[in-house]
Amino acid sequence: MTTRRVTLADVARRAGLSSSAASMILNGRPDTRLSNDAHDRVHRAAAELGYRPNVAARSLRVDKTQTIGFISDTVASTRFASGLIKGALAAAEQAEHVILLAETGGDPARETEAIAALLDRQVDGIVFATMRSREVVAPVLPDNTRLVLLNATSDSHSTSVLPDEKRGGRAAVSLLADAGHREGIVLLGHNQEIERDVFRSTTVARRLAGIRAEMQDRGLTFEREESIWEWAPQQGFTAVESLLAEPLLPRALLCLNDPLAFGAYQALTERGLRVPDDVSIVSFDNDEIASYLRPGLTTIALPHEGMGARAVELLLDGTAPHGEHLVEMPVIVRASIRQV
Amino acid sequence: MTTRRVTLADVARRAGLSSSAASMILNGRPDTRLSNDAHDRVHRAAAELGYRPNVAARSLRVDKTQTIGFISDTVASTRFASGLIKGALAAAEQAEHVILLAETGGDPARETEAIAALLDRQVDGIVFATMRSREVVAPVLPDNTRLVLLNATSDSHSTSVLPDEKRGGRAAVSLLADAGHREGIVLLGHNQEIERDVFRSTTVARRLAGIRAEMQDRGLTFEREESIWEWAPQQGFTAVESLLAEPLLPRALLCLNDPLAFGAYQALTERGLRVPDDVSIVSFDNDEIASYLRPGLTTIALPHEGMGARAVELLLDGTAPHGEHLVEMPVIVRASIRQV
DNA sequence: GATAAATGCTAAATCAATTCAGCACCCAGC
DNA sequence: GCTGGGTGCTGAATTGATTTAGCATTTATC
Repeated sequence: MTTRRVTLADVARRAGLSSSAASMILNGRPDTRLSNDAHDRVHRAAAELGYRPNVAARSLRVDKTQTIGFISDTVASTRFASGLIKGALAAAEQAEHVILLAETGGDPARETEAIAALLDRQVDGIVFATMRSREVVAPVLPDNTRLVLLNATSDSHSTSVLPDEKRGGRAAVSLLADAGHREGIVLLGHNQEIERDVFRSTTVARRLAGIRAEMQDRGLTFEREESIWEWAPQQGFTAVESLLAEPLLPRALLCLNDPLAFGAYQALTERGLRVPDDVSIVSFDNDEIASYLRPGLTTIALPHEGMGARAVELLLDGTAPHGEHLVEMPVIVRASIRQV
Repeated sequence: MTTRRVTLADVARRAGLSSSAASMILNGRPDTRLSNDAHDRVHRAAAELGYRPNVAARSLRVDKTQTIGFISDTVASTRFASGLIKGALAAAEQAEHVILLAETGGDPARETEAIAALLDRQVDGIVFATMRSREVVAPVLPDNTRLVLLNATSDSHSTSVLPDEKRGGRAAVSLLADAGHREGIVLLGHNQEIERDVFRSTTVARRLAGIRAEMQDRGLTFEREESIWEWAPQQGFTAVESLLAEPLLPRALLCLNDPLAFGAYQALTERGLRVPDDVSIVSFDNDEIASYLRPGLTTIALPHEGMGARAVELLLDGTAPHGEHLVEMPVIVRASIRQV
């Protein structure tokens, strides 16, 4: 008892018209001279039969599939990745598009395969996302397939969506400065390599540039800069542990991401010090842990969902200019900064 | 200078054959009597031109798109969701399939829309995933579209993939018992409603059943059971705080998920108590925070990626039996249990 | 040497849509 | 009465693959 799918021909038959007419009416073609009566009959028939067009058949004719490819180096592990996807899904749903997902693990071979697999399915465009925001070689696509880089940059002819790290960096410093911090501010996670090497991470370089610009504008300097390679809790912990071995205690910690701040909390707590009474902390990303910590961690959020949505919107827009589109990083104020 | 995609006809022309022949050869049809020479020519032509079949055209003819729909109520927020997706992607890639992703937010209207959108694109099957593992009403699909429920159950005629919570529950108790804990074991997160109401969460009910079964088998009883509705750090914190106000200290905490354990750590640390020297802790899920904590949290992991992969494998297998397919929950031993 | 069977391949239909050229009808105008 | 133009619609081609029926050859069989 296989119930065949309703086709356009079925609709046309029931409306007593040709499928040409039915097609034109359902697609709302403008200059067609079909009668109002015909319109009514077709729409009624389509509704009664529950007609849904076959996307494969349509896309064979016109070159549109209402489908977007989303290629990412990583889909799991961080909330960032899934946030981007969630945002993309939401924007796609708005525009009645659907998302084909592929993961590459950063492997160029899998990347090529993923792109081919998506092109085989005639996607209208591809969002190419990286978790470690960096400069990438934009894949070459056929002229009718648009490309938007997400959390990545490339040559100037491409469109990319990035967090507004520079302003985010400035915001973090402003939070501390506005709270009255002038002395004993320590930077945690600073890394000279990253600061220079654009290929490894563009956005972190900008984050640091924003931080330094705002410090300078306010006439402030860091008491110390702790260079850390891997920005994980364990590293934050040991860095702050050694910091606390010094005679002069820091008054404020500017951590370059939340896991570092997490490690800092642990080191402080184990020393019997309190956040923010003894040391203020501000950080970046707004990971889940930021809300878990006691007291809550004040942090400059990565706007994942906004970025994902923006990328899809740009892809579908078509008229949007090339270049970088920056998404604002929201300031999430919790309770880790003390008014001095 | 639009470079048209290479079609089967192009390959056939270059090989000096009809497209029928080219099609049969490239698809490796068995009983065809085409010459070895023809085989060579077609394969060479395809390789030289970089031919890739047009999936839309093919799926119009045969009813297969090499595409799987993945519908989830949530894609972001938890590592669990993205882990399932990652696993599904990996298995799909193995089988040269691609995944169409849709999010419903648990809203039945969006659910219907998502299913329709996927069916319009002729997906070969749908993985229907829930984050809050529970009993769902399985969507009705056409006979040629297979369905696998992921982290969800439904009537017996459907196929579903679930974590083996019962054994996981037993494993958690075994860890404590084997370490020598016999007294002062407290259950954190127990909830009578959940334990009874299968519709709200099947797997948590099983987790508890496994725990109770193992306790009984070993002749152990809980010193106390703290009923908590929302399993978040804040709730874990206050529960343990009040626990510590009692004269008799608990010796081991069995937390029903990691965020609760996280809150427990915080409450213990603020009281100057040490994990595991003063109190042992074991938990469930293996969230990211489990490795962040000091000392590392021993926990029974939710096998997200394995589950996601299993679901896709079952979908593609076709011969797999209906019913529940349980995926083992790995025991992640860190340092939160003391040998007594 | 005629017939049958095997070999190697092709033409045309098919899938479900879109789209272009054009058919039949009616009315107006000369 | 015949042309011209507008109206309302349809037929057939098209998209890129798969698949069935069947057409020429060649080879084997008696």
